[in-house]
Amino acid sequence: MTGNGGAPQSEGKDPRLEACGRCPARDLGLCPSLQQEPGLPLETGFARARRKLCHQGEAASHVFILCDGWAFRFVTLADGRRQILDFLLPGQLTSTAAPFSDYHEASVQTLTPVRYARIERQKLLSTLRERDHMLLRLTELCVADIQRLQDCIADLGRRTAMERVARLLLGLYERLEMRGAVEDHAFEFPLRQEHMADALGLTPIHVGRMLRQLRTARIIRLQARQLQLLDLAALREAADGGLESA
Amino acid sequence: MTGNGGAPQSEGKDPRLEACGRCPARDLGLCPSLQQEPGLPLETGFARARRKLCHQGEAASHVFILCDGWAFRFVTLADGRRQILDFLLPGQLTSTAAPFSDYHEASVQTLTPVRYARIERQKLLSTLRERDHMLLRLTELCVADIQRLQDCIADLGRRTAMERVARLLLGLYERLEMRGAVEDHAFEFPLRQEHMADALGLTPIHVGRMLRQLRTARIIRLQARQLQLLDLAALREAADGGLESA
DNA sequence: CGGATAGTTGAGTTATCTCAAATGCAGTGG
DNA sequence: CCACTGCATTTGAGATAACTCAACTATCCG
Repeated sequence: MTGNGGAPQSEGKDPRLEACGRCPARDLGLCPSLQQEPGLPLETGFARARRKLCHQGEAASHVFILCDGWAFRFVTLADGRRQILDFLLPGQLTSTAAPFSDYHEASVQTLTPVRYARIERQKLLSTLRERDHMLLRLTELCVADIQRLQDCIADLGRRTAMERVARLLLGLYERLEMRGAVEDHAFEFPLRQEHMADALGLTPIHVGRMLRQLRTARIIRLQARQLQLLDLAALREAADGGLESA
Repeated sequence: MTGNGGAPQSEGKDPRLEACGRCPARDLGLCPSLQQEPGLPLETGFARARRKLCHQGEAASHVFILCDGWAFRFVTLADGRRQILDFLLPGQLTSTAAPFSDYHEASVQTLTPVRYARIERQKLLSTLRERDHMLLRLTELCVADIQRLQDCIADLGRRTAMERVARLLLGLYERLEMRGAVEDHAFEFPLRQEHMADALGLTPIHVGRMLRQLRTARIIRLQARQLQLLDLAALREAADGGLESA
């Protein structure tokens, strides 16, 4: 099952992941097709936290789907500056555009222990050419991706640090709620300030200041890798410029 | 030919555009298919400079293709802050994701007089469902779009003002060169500092300072809406952090 | 010529960064 | 149970890139 060669090393079993039997490609809607498709074998594997699944610039022989755990996709500039492009939640393709790129345009790194599935890219492509409903679905995912990236550009270009932080938290909250991973407005939150900083174009220190502001205003509670949104309305307010320089 | 109802008003004829007989969808590769496709009528129209072709939030009944002239796609935040997402050159779809969105996710405004074509979105969609090679091509365009947007995010998140300006100029140069619109490293350049600022997440004044630096360093020449790249190597250098605080 | 638009320049302000030290917290091993 | 180590976070004090505002100049276009 994990005896794959060349690709990211599988890291043995993790009890937190072992039990999971959920659909590996929930977001795709490809899920049933993939599993029925005879020429499309799914290999599964595990990786521990802080491991790289894909390396920017390398040839991309496989496409990865996250089954369990969090990861993020990012690029690094020549001098080491890092920009996180997206946080990846269970059920997501590692990159929507990946099936069509011969090389990894970005790197992917795990935040938590992760169970993943991978598919040979060429086989996926030929299947896509035959099965137009699958292609259409994938295209729709690309469109959603474009939409999200554009929002992100507006955030980075024109929003303040506080707005960016608030919007990041809200965005993750909404995505996790759709997956049923939220209870009492609280959820697992494996991000470090460093990750938020690299996603938001800020410094970890400044992210920390914004978080403290939100915490002392009783808008969020963040401890022990758990985030709780205490005052959703106020957070939405902050996300739209309502909490500047206070 | 221009008697369309409801959509952006056609603005009469402009001699600069009248003569153009180039393919309206060059970038798409859809071009031959579109024109052959019986159920896919192309209407063409004209718009003057500074006119809006699409309005963020409105229902999208048609998909637009730019035939001649420049435009840009942008979003505005509640308080009026503006972020430009892309500059649109002849041959481009107004937005790659547009065929799949019921509403305009962004606005489009012309920079120069423009000739455009438009297609009824529903008809395009049903054609896409029948013609998988067209869908595949469109998907590939989406993938390219994602790639560009991600680069843009890295720019906004982690690059300095000088790097951003240099990269914008280089990017436009390369895109225009592919279209044969560059001569002696010089090309038409209808952008105001205001537009560059809104694309780069900066202030027009600060963009002006960066341009002046490039100009006094004899790296670019910019006058009379013409941009010439005098020292391409130095500009590439500047685009990667080689000209800070000088 | 005049009026609108775009660009320049300079001075003062601010958001965010950098650097460095202090604090807290979690896991490890004795 | 307690020190020890390695991270992550907090706090503070400058430094700086980029912003704001306002006045001035240049350019375009009728």
